[in-house]
Amino acid sequence: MKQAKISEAVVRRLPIYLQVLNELDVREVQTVSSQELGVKLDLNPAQIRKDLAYFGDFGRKGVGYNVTYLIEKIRQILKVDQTIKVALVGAGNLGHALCNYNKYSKDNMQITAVFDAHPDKIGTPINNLVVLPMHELPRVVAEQNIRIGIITVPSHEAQNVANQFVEAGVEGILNFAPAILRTPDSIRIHNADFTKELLSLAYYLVREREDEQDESDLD
Amino acid sequence: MKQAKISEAVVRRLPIYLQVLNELDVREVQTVSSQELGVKLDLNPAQIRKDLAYFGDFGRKGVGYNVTYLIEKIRQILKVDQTIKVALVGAGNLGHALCNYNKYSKDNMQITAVFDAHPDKIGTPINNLVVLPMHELPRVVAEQNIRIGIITVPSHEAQNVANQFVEAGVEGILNFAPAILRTPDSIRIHNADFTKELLSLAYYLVREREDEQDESDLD
DNA sequence: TAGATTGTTAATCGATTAACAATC
DNA sequence: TAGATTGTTAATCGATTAACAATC
Repeated sequence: MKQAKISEAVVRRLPIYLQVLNELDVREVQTVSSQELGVKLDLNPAQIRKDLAYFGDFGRKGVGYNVTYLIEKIRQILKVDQTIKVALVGAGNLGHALCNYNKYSKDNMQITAVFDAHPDKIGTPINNLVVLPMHELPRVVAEQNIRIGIITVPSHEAQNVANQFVEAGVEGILNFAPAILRTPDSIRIHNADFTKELLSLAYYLVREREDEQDESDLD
Repeated sequence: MKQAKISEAVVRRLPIYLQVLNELDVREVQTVSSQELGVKLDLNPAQIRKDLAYFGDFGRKGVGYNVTYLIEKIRQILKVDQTIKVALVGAGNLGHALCNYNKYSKDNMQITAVFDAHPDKIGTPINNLVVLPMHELPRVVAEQNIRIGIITVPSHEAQNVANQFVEAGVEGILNFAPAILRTPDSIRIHNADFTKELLSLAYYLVREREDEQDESDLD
């Protein structure tokens, strides 16, 4: 085990490893090699070994990795061996979708509070929660020890919500709004803006389309 | 303009540039420098200039970039200067959320058909669309010239839906299910799995937690 | 003109991959 | 033992950043 600084690329692969390992675990596979993982994930086996080796010696030479052990270790690394509480602001369709997703997830991340600014939303039920007004946010975050905030409000409200999350003391924010949030450096922000995902996907479209009229870029 | 191969990292930044440029455009800003964009996006100005230069000479030395012109150019690069039609499978909460989002978007990407496998969903309205049965998918994709498929079904159904999209002739898939999809290399897949986003976010949580049982209030 | 800023080449930095000794 | 596979170092590859001539 060494404690070099871990690059973001490495961290982003850990959940993918976890996903495949969980699938193997369901199928009661005991052991897996970096070779096999590489095939499944379309990654270089050396990269997988190196990624894991940043955090410890999890494998056995000549054998491979014990599936349940590696799951346990990666969960520890990602801190999801403990329960991590999450608050969500924005009780629209997307907010509902995430709460539902959460209900079925076996990860130890739980949305334990939902907020909305609009009076007609407040008090309505989402699963076993009730939508709370924004002014309750600081108290609930503190009392419940909530560490992550999810933003599912329209983009013009996103910065305001982010400010309130920061003020309330969350450590990380998952932002679904297509807005660039300004927060202190100590706050980790991950953007999950599907419109950007869709735009970059469009770049890779290849089939010729016949609805291009003007092809006049001569040089 | 050169035609080197463009790395994925570059393509992923283009939608971010577009977003900031759109904001500037709304505020009727005429011109912007790579320096200014860099500050807004927390990116190195040289990187921004280099990214844009892959596609053409869009700027003016000593002046900067014309905002509306650059928007136009990036939209061309991303192919969203034309309308790109999208089909969605999975009329749950998430599917609804995406359709709504779409309604307000000013990008030329339109969800023009929604499908679901479950009889009780079929025929229900989403905005100005009606949920169609899966067996209509090949016909509708062909007739409407649909190029992108969005998957918002539970993960155990995701591969099956992906197969049907591929069969129907879409060129790209945006997958929201936490599943690893196998498709021909010619099909571009982007994953928008927020559970992975949340897990990698958890890695960066830093504040010490006291949820080890016996933590008497020392110091 | 003087100041500003691009486009691009060269330098640096970091991430991926290959190779292999260690060892199960 | 022989075969397999890890953990890790060294080699390669690619992406980011610095620097600067061109020029508005």
